[in-house]
Amino acid sequence: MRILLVEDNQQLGDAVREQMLSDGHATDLMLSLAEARACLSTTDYDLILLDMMLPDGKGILLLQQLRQREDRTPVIILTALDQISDRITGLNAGADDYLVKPFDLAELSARVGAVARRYSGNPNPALAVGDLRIDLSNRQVRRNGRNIDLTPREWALLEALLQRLDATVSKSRLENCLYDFGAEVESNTVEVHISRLRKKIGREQIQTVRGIGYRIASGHPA
Amino acid sequence: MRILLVEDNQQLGDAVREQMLSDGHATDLMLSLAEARACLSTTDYDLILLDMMLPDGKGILLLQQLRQREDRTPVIILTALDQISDRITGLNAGADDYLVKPFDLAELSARVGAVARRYSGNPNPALAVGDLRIDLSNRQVRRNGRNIDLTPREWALLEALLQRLDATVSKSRLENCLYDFGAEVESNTVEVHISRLRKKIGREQIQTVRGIGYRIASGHPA
DNA sequence: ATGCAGCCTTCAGCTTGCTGTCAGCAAAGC
DNA sequence: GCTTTGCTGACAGCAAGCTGAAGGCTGCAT
Repeated sequence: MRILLVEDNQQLGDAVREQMLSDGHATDLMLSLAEARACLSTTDYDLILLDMMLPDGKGILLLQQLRQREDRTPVIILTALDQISDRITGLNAGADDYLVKPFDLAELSARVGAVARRYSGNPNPALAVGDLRIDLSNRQVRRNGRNIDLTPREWALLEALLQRLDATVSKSRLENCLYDFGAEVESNTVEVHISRLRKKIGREQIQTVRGIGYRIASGHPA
Repeated sequence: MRILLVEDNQQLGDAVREQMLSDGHATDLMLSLAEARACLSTTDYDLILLDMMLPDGKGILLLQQLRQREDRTPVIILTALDQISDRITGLNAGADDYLVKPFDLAELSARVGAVARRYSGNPNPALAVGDLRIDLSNRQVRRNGRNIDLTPREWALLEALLQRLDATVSKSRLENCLYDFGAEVESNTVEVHISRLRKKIGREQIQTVRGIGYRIASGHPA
């Protein structure tokens, strides 16, 4: 699991990060909302640990922004004992759980594990390719935290390419995949759709293998 | 199979390496994380045997880094009996199996064989020649962890040479292979393409047999 | 029915990059 | 040193691929 930890108390942050690492989770520690936003714009996380009191604003702002753009990444709120209202508004804003400082690291582990389990059993495991998160069952693609809408043809193409990750898929195969049987196409429809798909998900994601077809690379093939 | 063994206990390392070699696996023994990283950046392995306690850090760091960048190379963890938590975090971090020291070499062989078998079912067996990894079905060549893109002609040449590994393939044969039937060529196209291919995959890979043709040596002569 | 919106195909012009040719240089053999 | 053979950089022609625009189709709402 990849975790984003937003906490301005360096000491606490390090301790939590340590704990998460030893639980086997890759963890990025950020000290402010601004830094956190920067991370979120380039990386997708499986879980966010969010402190409420940060130097440049309340953590809940970040949470609200996430939910507003339909990013459902699980969030666990870290809050001080005397700020009970934060907990309520936090949960209302779409947090998955909260922890009251000071908390036991073991308890944190447990909560994180619980949230992770809640989501790992979910029926839509996100496939990570390049900087894309692809939810095959829900036909959703996310990139840099942003949802991308694909048309049926675009999705069909993407699926066909993903089915044979790291392999080069020939244009004719893609064509067959777009038009089940028969239904001749005489022009460069595949190219056109590839072009549009690229525009949406990022040019680099799909490589052209000249004379053969197209390929999506996982980045680290077997 | 090519195995990376990371183990700082020289004696144990040598013993394991010996065993692996006699099982027919090319095995590189590295004594530290730093060395191991260096190897991984230049070579692709089929399996990694990773000790947990190393002079420059915990082996699990390496494992996490691998998985983080979506490298799914199978990893078997070697850990001491008293470090049970290592085993758990190791498996959580994406290890494929673990062995508790001291272990029986026969058991190691068995585990290695099991992991290898689990992965051998994959549909694209990579052919290893020199320091190249060649995926015949996907038209992919990797070297030092880097993907190399070949044009159709270059691939045709490479394929023709691989088809008769360790044998010298005549220029006229290669020519026929580039231009199926007819299609006269009057210049030194084969030489030109060989030159270009060499530039991409490494000069040493293809040997010139003056007056006859070219050859690719397997590095493991019969 | 009519209008509208979204998706798809077609086409044409443009860009990219593969490939054959050749010329000049390097290496090997004598 | 001379000849033969192979190597490689440069270049131009061309095929493959890219993409914007236009028009058609379908489904939906009015």
